[in-house]
Amino acid sequence: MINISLPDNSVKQYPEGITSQDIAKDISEGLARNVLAAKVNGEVIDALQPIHDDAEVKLLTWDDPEGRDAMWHSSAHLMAEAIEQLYPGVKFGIGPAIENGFYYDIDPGEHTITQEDLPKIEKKMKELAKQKQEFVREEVPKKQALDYYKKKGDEYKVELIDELEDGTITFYQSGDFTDLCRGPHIPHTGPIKAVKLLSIAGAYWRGDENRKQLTRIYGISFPKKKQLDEYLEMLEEAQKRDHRKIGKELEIFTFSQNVGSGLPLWMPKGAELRERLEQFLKRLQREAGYDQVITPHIGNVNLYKTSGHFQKYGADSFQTIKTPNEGEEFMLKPMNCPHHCEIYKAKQFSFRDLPVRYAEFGTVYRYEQSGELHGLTRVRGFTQDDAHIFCTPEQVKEEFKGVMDIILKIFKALDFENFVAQVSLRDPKNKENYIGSDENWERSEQAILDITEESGLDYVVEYGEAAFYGPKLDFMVKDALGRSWQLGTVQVDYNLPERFELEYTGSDNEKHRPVMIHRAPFGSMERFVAVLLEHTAGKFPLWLTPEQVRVLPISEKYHKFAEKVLSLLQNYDIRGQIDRRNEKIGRKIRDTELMKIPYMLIIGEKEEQEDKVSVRKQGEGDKGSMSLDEFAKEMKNTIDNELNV
RNA sequence: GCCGAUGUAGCUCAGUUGGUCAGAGCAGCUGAUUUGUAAUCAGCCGGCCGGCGGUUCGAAUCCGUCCAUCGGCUCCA
Repeated sequence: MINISLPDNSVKQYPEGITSQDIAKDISEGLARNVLAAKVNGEVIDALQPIHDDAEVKLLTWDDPEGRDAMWHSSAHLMAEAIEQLYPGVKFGIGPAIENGFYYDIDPGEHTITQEDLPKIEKKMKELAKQKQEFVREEVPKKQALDYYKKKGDEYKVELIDELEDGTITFYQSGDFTDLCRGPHIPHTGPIKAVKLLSIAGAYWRGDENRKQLTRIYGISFPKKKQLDEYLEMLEEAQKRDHRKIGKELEIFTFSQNVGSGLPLWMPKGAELRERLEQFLKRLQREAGYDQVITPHIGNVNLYKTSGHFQKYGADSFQTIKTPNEGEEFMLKPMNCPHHCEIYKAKQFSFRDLPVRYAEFGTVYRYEQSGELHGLTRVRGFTQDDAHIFCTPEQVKEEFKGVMDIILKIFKALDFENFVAQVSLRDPKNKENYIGSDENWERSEQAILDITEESGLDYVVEYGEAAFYGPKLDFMVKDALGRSWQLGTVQVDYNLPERFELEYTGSDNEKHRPVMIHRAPFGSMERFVAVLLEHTAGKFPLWLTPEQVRVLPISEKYHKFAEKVLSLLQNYDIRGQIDRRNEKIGRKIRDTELMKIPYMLIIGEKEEQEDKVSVRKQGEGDKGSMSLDEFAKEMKNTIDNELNV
C-alpha cells in the first residue's frame, strides 16, 4: 500500500500502482468522469499512469490550466489522427497546446489543405472522439522510435527524436494514430465533445525562416458544446472591438497607401484623444519632477553607432539619408535615448543635481517587416511617451519606484484593473547578443528583480526578452476580454552611460557614471490607443473622450436654446457639439449612440420653457430632465474623480 | 521578408461557367417634412472593378507581376 495525500490535506491508502483515475473514482464517479490528468509530486502525468510510491496527488480537471493543456494537447493528436485518415502520407511536425487551444504543424506533401478542408477534418475528429479512444502511453528505446519514423518517412519526427536522450522517449497511441509525445494526455478522446478548427497558416519548421514552411492548423476544444459557443461568441465580440474597425468608425485614425503602410494618420478626434492622454501624463510627470525636452526626427548615423543601435539594427532599418553637399549620413530616429544622452552631456552635473529626468513624446521610425504591420499596434512611425532618468546608483531603486507609481496611476485612470509585471532578462545562453559587461548586466538584472520583488506586484521572469542594452520590466495588462497586451516598460541601463561617457561629480569630487532608466508608461501612443479602443470598445472614460456631450434639438426652432446650452457647458470646460441636422430626434439619438458619445442633451419646447435639459446616457437611455447647472456640475464631478489618481 | 487568402463607389457588400454586369444598402448632395428618446420620404451625384502587362473578337471575371490589406510564421531598440 502507498500513501496518497490530496490537496485537502487528507491522506488515503491505496494499492501500489493505482492510477489517478482510480483515485478519482474512489472519491466520486462524477470526478472520475471529469478528471483529465493528474499532478503527482508537482509533475503532470496521465490519469492512467500508475503511481508506485507515496505521493501528493492533485486531480486535474477542466478547471485547472494543466487539465486544459492536457485536453488541448490530446485534441491536437486527435486532429492529427483525423488528418492522417483523410490525407494519407502527410508528415507531422509538432502539435502542442497553446494559451487558447492547440495547433499542429503538418507537411501536407502532395495534398493541399485549405480553409475549406477544416470542416471536413472537424467532422472526422468528432467521429473519432465519440469512439472514446484511449491514449495509450508507451516507453520505447530511441532506436525503435527512430526506426518507426524512418519507416514512415517522417523526417521531422526523426529530427526531434535525434535530439532526445535514449530512455526518455515515449509514444502515445490513440486509435490508429501513434505519435512521439512527452504527454500528458487525457484518458480517452471522450471529453473532447466540442471542437472547432479556427484557422490555417504557414509556420516555419522549428521557427526558422531558413527551413521549410509547414501548414499550421489552429483549433480549440471544450468538454461542453456550450463552452465552445461562448468562446466563439467571445471571439466575435473581440472582432467587433477590433481597434482597426472601431478606430475607423469613431474617426480616430486612418491609413493611406499614398502616405505609406504602417504610417498612421491621426484624425481630429484621435488627435484630441491623444492630446488628452499626453496632457494627463505630462501632469503626472511634472508632479514627479520631470523636465520636458524636444529633439529632432533625424540624427547623425554616428550617434547611433555610439549607442550601438546602428550595429544592432542598422541593416534592417530604414536606409540612411544623406546631405547633398557634404554627404553626411542621417538616420530616421529609431530611439530617443541617444538624443537625451547628448542633452545630458551639454551640461555639467553634480551629485546634487541628480536625478535628472528628461521626458519627450518622441516620434521614432523603425522599419518593420511588411508582413508584421498591424493596425496601430505595429507601425513604422510611432510616438513613445519616452523619458530617461539619469541618477546615481544609490537612487535607482527610488527612481524605479517613482516610475512604477506613474504607471499604476495611468492604469487606474484608464480602468486597466488586471495586469502582471514581466521581468525580461537576457538569454544566458546568448550573451553575445547584448552590449555591455557581465558585471553591468548582473547589476541591473539584480536591481530589477529586487525592486519588483519589493513592490509586491505579481510578476513573471522571462529570459531572452531583454533589450540589447539592458533588462526590462514590462507591464502586461489584460483587457475587458481577458487578452494580454504589453504596454508600459521600464529599463535599467548601465551601458549607454558608458558608451556616451556620461558623468557627474560625486561628493568625493571625483567623476562618476550615472545610471540610466528608460521608461515609457504608455509604451507608444499608437499602441496604447489601440489597446484602449479594444478594452473600452470605444466607450472611453469621460475625462478622455473627444466629445463628451452632444446637444440634440428636437427641431430647428430650438437651435438658439441649444447654443445657449452648449456655451454654458463650455464654461465648465465640457466638450460638445450641437446636432443641427434636419433629422428626427430618433435619428439623432441613434447616430450619437453609435458614436459612443457619453451624454445626449435633448431639448425641445418643454426644456426651453422650464430652462432644463433632458439627459440621455449612452447605452443606458433616458435619465429624465434636470437643470443644466446640475448636469454640468455632476459631469465635472465625475471627471474630477476619474482624474484623481 | 516567408506561406496562404483577399482587393468592386467614402463605408459594408452582390456580381453564376469571360459576352447590356458595372449593381444594392448606408454615407454625401438637393428638395419636401419641423419632427419627443436607436434609421422620415423622394430625386440626384458617385467606380479605369488595387496598379501594370498578357491571353481573347471580347476581361471585374482567365494568366503573370507588383502594391496593399487580412490570418499566421520570423522579427520587434
